Amino acid sequence: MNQDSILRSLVADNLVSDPAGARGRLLHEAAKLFRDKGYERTTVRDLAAAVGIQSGSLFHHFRTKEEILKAVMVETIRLNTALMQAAVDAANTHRDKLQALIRAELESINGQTGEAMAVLVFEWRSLSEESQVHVLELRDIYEQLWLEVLETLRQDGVLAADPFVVRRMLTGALSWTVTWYRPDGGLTLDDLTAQVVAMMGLTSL
Amino acid sequence: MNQDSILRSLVADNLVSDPAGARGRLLHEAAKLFRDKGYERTTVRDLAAAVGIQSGSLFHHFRTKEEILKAVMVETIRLNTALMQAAVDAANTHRDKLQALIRAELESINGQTGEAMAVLVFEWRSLSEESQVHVLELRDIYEQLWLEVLETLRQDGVLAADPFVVRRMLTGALSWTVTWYRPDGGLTLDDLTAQVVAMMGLTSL
DNA sequence: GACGATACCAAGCAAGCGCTTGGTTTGTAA
DNA sequence: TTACAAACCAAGCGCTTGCTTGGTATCGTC
Repeated sequence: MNQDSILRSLVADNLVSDPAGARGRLLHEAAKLFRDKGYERTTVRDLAAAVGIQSGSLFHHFRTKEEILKAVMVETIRLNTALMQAAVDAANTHRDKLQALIRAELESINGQTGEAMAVLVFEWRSLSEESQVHVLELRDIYEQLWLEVLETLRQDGVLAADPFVVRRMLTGALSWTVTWYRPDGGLTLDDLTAQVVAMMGLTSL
Repeated sequence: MNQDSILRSLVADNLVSDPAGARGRLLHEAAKLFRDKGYERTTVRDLAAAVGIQSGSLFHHFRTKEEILKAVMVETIRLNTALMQAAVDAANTHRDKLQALIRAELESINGQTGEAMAVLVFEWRSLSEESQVHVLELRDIYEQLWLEVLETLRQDGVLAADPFVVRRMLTGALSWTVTWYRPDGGLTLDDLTAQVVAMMGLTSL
């Protein structure tokens, strides 16, 4: 399963909007605007203009502005959970599984879904509490993937720290790359992955 | 120099507002509101109500709402730079200096200045570009402290990764603790510091 | 080629926003 | 006591916001 086929399968199951369709294009533009200007500073007029319609027409597709934010987050988590799962399955050793997870998360943050991932991190508070609960349930599945791999490394005696703490630290560290990492800066995502592994003292395994 | 005397010295030099004064109290309440609701969702009426005055009276102390956000950020950086400097100076070995920095940053994020630090991380985009430039200059001083210590560890052969990358990863990891760490959760800041050091494979030194 | 759903437009409403204004109270010092 | 500035209030202006409304294209289907 490569990335494209994973995406197509999710689209087929109606779990993620077709990026080529009207809804998918809007969500993509919304993610960009939300990341660049923030959710609150982005007006429905901005969103409408980005896809070339009138602001009122947005409400034919979404009932509220917040529903757009939620859709961006939900679809992003669904896609990335599937990508992570595939990355873990494809790796063999425990250490390689962790490296695959790190690499996959760096890619989701700094690649195609980067805008949406940034929104997930920085616009969290703009979601209503009810929506937060719903999105959190999805995120738990995602987190479980990480914890299982980290736990095995802990049992192998390779990881000295608590898996829960490590996962949260890695969440922060990897998310934060969105604020400084630029692919054209002479550092590839593979380099970056290697740096993280090195930082954790796992290079010589 | 303990924390209190550092604060007092900055207040005396007019670099930080007296927390007991009108301006200092407003900035503290503003930081809380900005963290809890976000800058955009916080109205000048909210800010005024938090200190018990009318919304229009705010503009006797600050020319614009953004000036309040900037003041929160500037004063927080000034205070924390001084605290970090003191923490580094007080430690002896290179490894202890790093541990002192980690501990100090965790404290600034999860202690007294926590609200303001969260604002610095999550409300950055709400600052005008001109203000961002000004605040960035202050932050560079702060960052230099870290880089010097990390560089020494690198030269000692203790740190395998690039100091610049490590600092940025640590920025993210430590900042992110504000979203999940709770002092009453059975994990002290000392524990947390130890976990970070362990995660970096620096325990046995 | 009539029909119904889907997608959209043009216009604007009600509410909330940052900020201004003109005037009053409070604190300080001669 | 007087004088003056700093601190604050009460009211509201002008603008932007999310969203609604009533109507018009567009398109697949029988």
